[in-house]
Amino acid sequence: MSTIAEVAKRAGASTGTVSNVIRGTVRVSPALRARVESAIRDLDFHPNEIARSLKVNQTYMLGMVLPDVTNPFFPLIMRGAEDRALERGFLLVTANTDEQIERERRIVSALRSRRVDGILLTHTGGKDVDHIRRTIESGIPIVCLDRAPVGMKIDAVMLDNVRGAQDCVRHLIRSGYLTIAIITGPLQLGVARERLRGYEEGLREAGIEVCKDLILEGDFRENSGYRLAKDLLLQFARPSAILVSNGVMTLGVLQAFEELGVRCPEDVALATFDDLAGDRAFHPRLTAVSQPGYEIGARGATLLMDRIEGKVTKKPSVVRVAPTLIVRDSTRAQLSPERTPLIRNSDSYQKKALPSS
Amino acid sequence: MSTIAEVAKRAGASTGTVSNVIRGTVRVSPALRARVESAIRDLDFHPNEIARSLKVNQTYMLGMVLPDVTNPFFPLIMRGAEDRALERGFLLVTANTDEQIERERRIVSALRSRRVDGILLTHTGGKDVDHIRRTIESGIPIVCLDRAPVGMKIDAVMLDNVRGAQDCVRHLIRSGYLTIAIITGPLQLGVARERLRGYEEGLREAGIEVCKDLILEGDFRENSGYRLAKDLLLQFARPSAILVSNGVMTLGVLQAFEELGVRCPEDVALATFDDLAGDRAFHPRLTAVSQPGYEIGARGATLLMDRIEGKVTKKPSVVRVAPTLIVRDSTRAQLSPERTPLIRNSDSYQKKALPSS
DNA sequence: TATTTTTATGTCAACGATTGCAGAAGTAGC
DNA sequence: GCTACTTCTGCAATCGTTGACATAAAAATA
Repeated sequence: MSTIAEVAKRAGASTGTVSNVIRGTVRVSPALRARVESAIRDLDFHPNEIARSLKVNQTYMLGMVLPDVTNPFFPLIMRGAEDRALERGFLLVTANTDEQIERERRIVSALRSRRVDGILLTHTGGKDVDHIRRTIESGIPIVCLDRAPVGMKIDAVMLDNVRGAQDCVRHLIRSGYLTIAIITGPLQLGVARERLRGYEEGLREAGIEVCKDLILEGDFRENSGYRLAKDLLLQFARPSAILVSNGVMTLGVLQAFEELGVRCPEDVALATFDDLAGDRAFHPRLTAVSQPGYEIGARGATLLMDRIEGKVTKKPSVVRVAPTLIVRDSTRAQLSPERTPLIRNSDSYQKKALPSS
Repeated sequence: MSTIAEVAKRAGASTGTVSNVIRGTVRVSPALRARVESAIRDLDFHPNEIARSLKVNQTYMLGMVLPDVTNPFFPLIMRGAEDRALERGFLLVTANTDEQIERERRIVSALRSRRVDGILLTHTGGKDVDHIRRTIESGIPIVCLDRAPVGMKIDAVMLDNVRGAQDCVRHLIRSGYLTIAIITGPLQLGVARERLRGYEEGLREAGIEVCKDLILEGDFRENSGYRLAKDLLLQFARPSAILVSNGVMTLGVLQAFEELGVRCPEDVALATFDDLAGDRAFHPRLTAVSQPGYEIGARGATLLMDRIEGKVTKKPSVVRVAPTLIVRDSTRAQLSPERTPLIRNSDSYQKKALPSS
């Protein structure tokens, strides 16, 4: 691996001049510049960014900390962030936390040691945010994506979750579904609470009482969707529609539908956050609150780099991006409101009947 | 951001001793070690890996170059690689090429400048592999994943594509499907050619002639699946089964089925490489040649780090991992071999009839 | 032509860690 | 008291760049 000194020797110039040619900051005569450039090509010289980083105290690397890239929502965020980053000469160092706060802490610490210029973080819940605070204090800005730690002034780009859930509930009600259940995410997560709030407000504004038997707390993982959907569908009184708080849980819910022979939307309608499969492949096609993942990543990265470069100096703020409700077959049973089955299919089974709503 | 010198001062020790405590290479008396450790905690000191990298000429970073994380096959590879990397103290720098060789070249160059210790590369086709050769010559090992550049001695971890396609074709034939079409990937890619070869060998060993009208070259993208499936289904003579060379194209194929009202597997059976959705959600459930993405990533990373640490010094070699054929509903029409419709549904339309096979 | 101004290039001390070495200080054995 | 260890300090050199400053050469001005 050649160095600037070797290039300088071969071009008959000084190291300073070579540096000037590379950086393009100081003008160099065309003749010398040409000699230097050809020496660079001949030697296949790649300037050592490590040395440069040490000197100028900037690495042009961004940390990207996600729960799990295997969840199809996150690759979108990654791409959005990466595209913006590459445009501005930054590279992404990525790592997955698997929703474990301890792993998150270790990763953030490793990124600090590597002196990344900033971190895009999808925080794993919990009130343990000391590592975040300290990282920011140490001079490494953090922008949270999709989720933000509660009770902390920090930059974040998030979905307008309340609105997403509320829009969806409105749509369900307008379509004649009045007994609507929700499978939430883990309620220590802000996102999960916001979606629940949107659901509640959607019901309230229609004058429907919120019934806590219809609120089931999941953990955003497939298995909890499966389990809770089974619980729900085996109840004496089935809801007429279910809103699921993320796409991965919905996969579990569909599995439960299948196993119990529940038809969707004829028996129970289904709406979900996240538009995993888009317009295809799922059967039935799912009504979804679509999150603009790419945009979240892109805006987060832009904000972060603007902070790094001092282009943004205002106080931390939360940017909300708008969800899109995509109505598809899973909420399109041909029901007139009158026929809406409040209590249908009294299959025997556990649990008490619902209070009429 | 504090330095080793500040820690030393606060602990009443020398910088060398602090370094020894951090590295753990030289023994330090318990009392001093404790003082140093508490100084580190007090100052929230994170040793500057950049400076260390410069000195020891190793960064503990691995480049991970993929076509597109948004294709659900790649996150699995990423996770496999990352899990192994983190265990051994390496971090991943990831970037997407979007299948553009120029972008791949720029990214590899940026990674070289950053002095990553090695690169995991899913190469975008084309014979332009000079950047790869030169990077390896410069001392940065590369392990190719899933695809390898043709005609080059290089480490690679890949699926046994021939076998995957062949197994699948065998299964189709045994199930009574004798007119089998294939939608291939771009044939300048080795993977695509291998899958095609497996298909051909599967037919040949059953004594079925390979018919080139049944071989359609796609580009591994959704749209080409859609387009080619439409072509195929509008032919005078439909095949009884289609083998699709990757999962993303299959999404397009399903779309085409839907639009044309073609039932699967009753009208045409479908088998695909990649098991995107697993056992759920798709309708019908798809017979798939499943690639162990996680394992490919994990083994690639292990091999790469072994090279970096000099634990492996043998000549470059290609590791083949075994595919798994998962048989599901999309190839389970209740056909007896006799009834197998070779030419069915003579819908008028373009193209000439197939030679009987 | 002499002098000033402008421009192009060379020189060298940092950046923060590692590593090796010379030597100081303390402990232990004889 | 002498020798042999052990543990630590202090110092210097090093990794490859950068960028302020010095200097030389060229151009402009008097």
